[in-house]
Amino acid sequence: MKILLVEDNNTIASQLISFFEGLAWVVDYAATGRLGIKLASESVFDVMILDLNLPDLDGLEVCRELKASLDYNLPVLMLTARDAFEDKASGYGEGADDYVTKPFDLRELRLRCEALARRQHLHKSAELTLGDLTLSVKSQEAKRQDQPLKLTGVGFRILLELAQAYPEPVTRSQLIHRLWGDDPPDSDALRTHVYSLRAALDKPFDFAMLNTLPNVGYRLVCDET
Amino acid sequence: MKILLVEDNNTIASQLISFFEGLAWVVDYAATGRLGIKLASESVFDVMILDLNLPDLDGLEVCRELKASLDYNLPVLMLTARDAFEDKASGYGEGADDYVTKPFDLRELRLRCEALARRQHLHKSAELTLGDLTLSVKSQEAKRQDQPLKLTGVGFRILLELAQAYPEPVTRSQLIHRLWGDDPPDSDALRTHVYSLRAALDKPFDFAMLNTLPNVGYRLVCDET
DNA sequence: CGATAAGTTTCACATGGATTTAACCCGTCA
DNA sequence: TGACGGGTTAAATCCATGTGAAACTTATCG
Repeated sequence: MKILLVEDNNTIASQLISFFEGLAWVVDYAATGRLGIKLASESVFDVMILDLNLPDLDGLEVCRELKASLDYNLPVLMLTARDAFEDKASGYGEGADDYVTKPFDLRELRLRCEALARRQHLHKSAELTLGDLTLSVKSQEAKRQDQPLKLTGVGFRILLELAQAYPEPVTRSQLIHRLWGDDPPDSDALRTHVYSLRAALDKPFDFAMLNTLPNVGYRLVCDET
Repeated sequence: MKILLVEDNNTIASQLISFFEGLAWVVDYAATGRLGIKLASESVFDVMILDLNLPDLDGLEVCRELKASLDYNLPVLMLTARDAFEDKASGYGEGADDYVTKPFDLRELRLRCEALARRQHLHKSAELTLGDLTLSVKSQEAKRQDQPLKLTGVGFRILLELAQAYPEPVTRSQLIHRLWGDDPPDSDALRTHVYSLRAALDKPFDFAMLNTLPNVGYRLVCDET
């Protein structure tokens, strides 16, 4: 994961940098908007974290400029101390892809970055990989250890949701909402679907990727630990 | 896939070369325009990746020269650091087939190369081949294992769409849209057409090229696996 | 023109797998 | 002990897709 951080406040910046480096992410850092733009156009990042208040250029201007000049799509996560709603609105208007207000939770920031990067990757390759599992969104096919998994439509979608959320868990209710929208089945069909998903995904292999978090939901894991 | 890379910046060149070789593509490399022209006329490439800024000849000149002298059509993907729009325009004017500005995303570059190569194959011969299947766009004829297939108009067009998308699947709705535009038949005529296409394409042979992807659409496959 | 044939669309039906329902089970925890 | 969460299983239902025939349209030709 490669991040471009544009933030003038030194305290916040170093806090973020050490956090991300703890995750083994690569961080490039700019204290001004101009430098941020320069760095962004010199190399390819997964996500840019952009402070709204910068000494030289406004975050929105940076955003606008990049969306116009960059040839690839760089997801922008806007950071702001102001919490006025109009800021949020205008941020989205200029092409920020997500939004976090200070003070923020580092774990949340991480999740949002991962979500942005993942969405980006999806868009590009329509394929995602977790350990020995590969999902092809286009063809709705899944393989584990190069063996095709025989999944049903719902089974595939559950797996996809979990994979997109990885490594975070997904609650049952989230899952149900993503799968069926506003009118889910009367019975608890999810349980049955998870059961048969497991039969296809985990039964034939020596370690189970699909974990249950009691009272929460489900989670995918890659490695045995 | 065989690529001709013409790029004077050594860092970028080696980065590209190792990326392409990772894809098992064959890459020939020239650091100057003259050498590029020489290599291009000595062998047949699927795509040329051409830097706009070169020490001796301008990328545009290389492009012009090749389009004039080469006896086959070599798709050119122009690479440039400048992002002025007029450059883009003149690049197209001189016969660049696609355009990418630095910094670029390697995955995107790959996709564009593949798109160019595929289009090329189609265009060049007005004929395309997948395994033992041959489609002649001009005459609307298809052969498999050298035996002419007796296809109807719609049947041929379905097959063509699938062949052009190969190896990606095509969704039902895409297919319907490509075949009938905005006013498709009321009934699900596609099903019937696919059925009779199969009768002609797969019934007489020992393996089925036309696959159904449940909940998605159809896909052509070449090899039995 | 009318007749024939070929291509296209519509419809009705078959079928196998996907989805949902419901019932039962076993732990855990209060 | 009884409620709850969640795995397991079978049965009932639904739906996507395949199949084939019949109706309709369009082109061709004497």
